[in-house]
Amino acid sequence: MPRPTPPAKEKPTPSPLGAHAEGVTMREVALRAGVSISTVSNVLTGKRERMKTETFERVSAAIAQLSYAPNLLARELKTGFVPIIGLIVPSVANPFWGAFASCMEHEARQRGCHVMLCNSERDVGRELEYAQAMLSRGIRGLILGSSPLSFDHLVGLTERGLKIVAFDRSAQETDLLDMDSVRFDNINGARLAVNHLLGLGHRRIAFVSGPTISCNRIDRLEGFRLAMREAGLEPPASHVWLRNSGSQGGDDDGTEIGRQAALSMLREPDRPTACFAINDQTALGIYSGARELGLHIPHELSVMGFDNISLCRVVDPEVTTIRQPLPELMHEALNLLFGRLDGSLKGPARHLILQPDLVLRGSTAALA
Amino acid sequence: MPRPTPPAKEKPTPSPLGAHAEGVTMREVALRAGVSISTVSNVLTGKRERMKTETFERVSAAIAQLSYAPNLLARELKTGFVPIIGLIVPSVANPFWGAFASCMEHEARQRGCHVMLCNSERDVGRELEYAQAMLSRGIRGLILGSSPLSFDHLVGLTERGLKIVAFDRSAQETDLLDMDSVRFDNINGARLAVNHLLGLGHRRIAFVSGPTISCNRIDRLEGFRLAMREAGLEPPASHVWLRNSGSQGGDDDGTEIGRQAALSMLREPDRPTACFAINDQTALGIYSGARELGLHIPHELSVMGFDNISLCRVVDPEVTTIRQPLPELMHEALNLLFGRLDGSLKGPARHLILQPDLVLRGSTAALA
DNA sequence: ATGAAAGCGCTAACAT
DNA sequence: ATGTTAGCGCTTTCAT
Repeated sequence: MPRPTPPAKEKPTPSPLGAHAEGVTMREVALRAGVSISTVSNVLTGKRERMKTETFERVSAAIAQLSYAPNLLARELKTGFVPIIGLIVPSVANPFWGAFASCMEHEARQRGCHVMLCNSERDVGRELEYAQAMLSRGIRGLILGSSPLSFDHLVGLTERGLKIVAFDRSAQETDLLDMDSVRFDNINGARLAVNHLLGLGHRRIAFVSGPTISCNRIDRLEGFRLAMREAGLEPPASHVWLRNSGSQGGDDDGTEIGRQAALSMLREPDRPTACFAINDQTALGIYSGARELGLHIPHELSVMGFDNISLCRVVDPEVTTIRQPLPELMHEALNLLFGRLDGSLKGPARHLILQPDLVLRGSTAALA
Repeated sequence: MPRPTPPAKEKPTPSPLGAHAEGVTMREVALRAGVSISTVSNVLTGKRERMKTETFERVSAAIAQLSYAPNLLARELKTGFVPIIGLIVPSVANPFWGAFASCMEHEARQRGCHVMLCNSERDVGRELEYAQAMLSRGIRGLILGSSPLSFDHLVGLTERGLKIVAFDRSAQETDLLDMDSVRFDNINGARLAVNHLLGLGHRRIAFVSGPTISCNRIDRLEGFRLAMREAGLEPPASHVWLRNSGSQGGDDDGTEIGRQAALSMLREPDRPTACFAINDQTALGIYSGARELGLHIPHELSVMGFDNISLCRVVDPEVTTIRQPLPELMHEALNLLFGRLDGSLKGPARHLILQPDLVLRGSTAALA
């Protein structure tokens, strides 16, 4: 990216009527108001009790006339305080993470700070690169949405003072890092889903996911297995789909996985009568595959999603799914983060777990 | 947001083995390597030809041992160069803007800079607030995705040196600001859509949109009107839907608008035989409404979307739509922006227009 | 009530 | 080849 054009040799003449303002500094404001630079600073930082009203107004007027805005880089360098929190998600192109980021931004605004949002594309290198860039710019709080399997690469950053709250990931014993986390109870969410299907009479229930590269996937799989086992069922390996779609490029939003799984599983003689998809997009992929095979949802195949993205209500039939209360989660996440940042929260890492709930819609039906 | 905990009184003892590194500075690296601070700087900025290899390696070692990372705030304050471009979109919760942001980030990475992403929620105040914060942090390039009807609120910022490339909006004569822009040819895109429907024999074609609050909406409406007129048709007011869904909250992604429009228009005796929706989400809303009324798509109603979001391929029938080549657009947008930033592009504002194309799928059919 | 001065961590002349 | 120095624009004691 281009460097800025070298500054003009001669000092720019003070603009005629304060019209433009490229690089107006406190000095110029002070000059114009006939006060010292520190008085201007006091106005800026709201310490107006330290001066008489007349002065305050003179300075304010000068600020307005010059349309002066403080250089945040300088201020933040000086104070060490940067009112921004970082947020790293796998990809905002994915509607779930889009909603996630939106909620986060909303909650952060309530607390007077901005959000710096980055996509990791599930690449640890990029995650590290972004986190590093943030910390080096004085950002001290980071929400990590991407939940990689290990946090080891982030150790250096926490040692340099970065506070991290992870989403969807509690530390394991093997972790070098024990960081705060918030998440939904994925095991229980999966259980909710499977129990719903069991309650409808289904026995041949398939689990459809890409590779279990993240903790939530592992947990959802475990919840699936647990619930099945509790019902005395042991799903055959062919009913547990953990494959990548094999599609080229990173464009894979889960839909293709679901489609492939459906096309493969649903042709078998002992085909599942219900599918529990790792997320809503995958569920929609199953819709697509089932349609191609001429199977009617929900009468010939029940489908459950996970996440409750807004798409669920758009398709026919609407997708029965598991809802995760995002705004509450964000609230808790920022409570943790701010607690660490202001030192009010001490001690070992906290791990908050919020309960998801079942959203009953049209994609599941009792077994004929 | 909390301020940082006040720094410890006593100067922190140089850490035992370079283990931690909270606030390691160039001074400490220099000390450890037994060189001056500017030699360290030279290492950092890649001027290794200015020193002998031995020195370079000693400094590098010290950097590694202390896990030193430069303070970007300080560097950027000093140099005035911030390798970040800003991006403001209405809402990343909307899949189109999610994809938009993703493409942007990809293109920016190619050019060695990061993206700072913000949601304006179509609120001029927030847009201004974010743009201001960016400029005050030294960010000098901004891509504006939100295309508000006027840019007047941004005049102050461009005067302070911010370069802006707008998406989906060329300046009007009444604008105070004539900024570079890139966009898709929405008029032509709409024409493509309508001509496709006309070619299938449709005559009663409806236009379905929320209020025409943005330029792309206005253009798509105009394209619709033009194409109809060219075919000698004058759509009745009842076939031009420009209403809000009236749903509470900002959660409105267009789907509800389409649904309401369908429920209302498709009950009339002279109901449209085809709908051209302002975007894909609205098209999906029409799906939902049509389904509720028992109308089959495409045999009883043809539906056209706009944008070609990934959802189009998930629903049944897949949505015929207008594709906009996002990666190309991003490439052009950054060409313009960087041209302005490095001064290689001078003169009046450029307005690039890329042509969209028709993506034929299953939601449109010949009139019976 | 106001101003002078030090310095945040860095880069870039300008010495040596 | 390396070091010294002067700021970038701001906040913050500390004087006055």
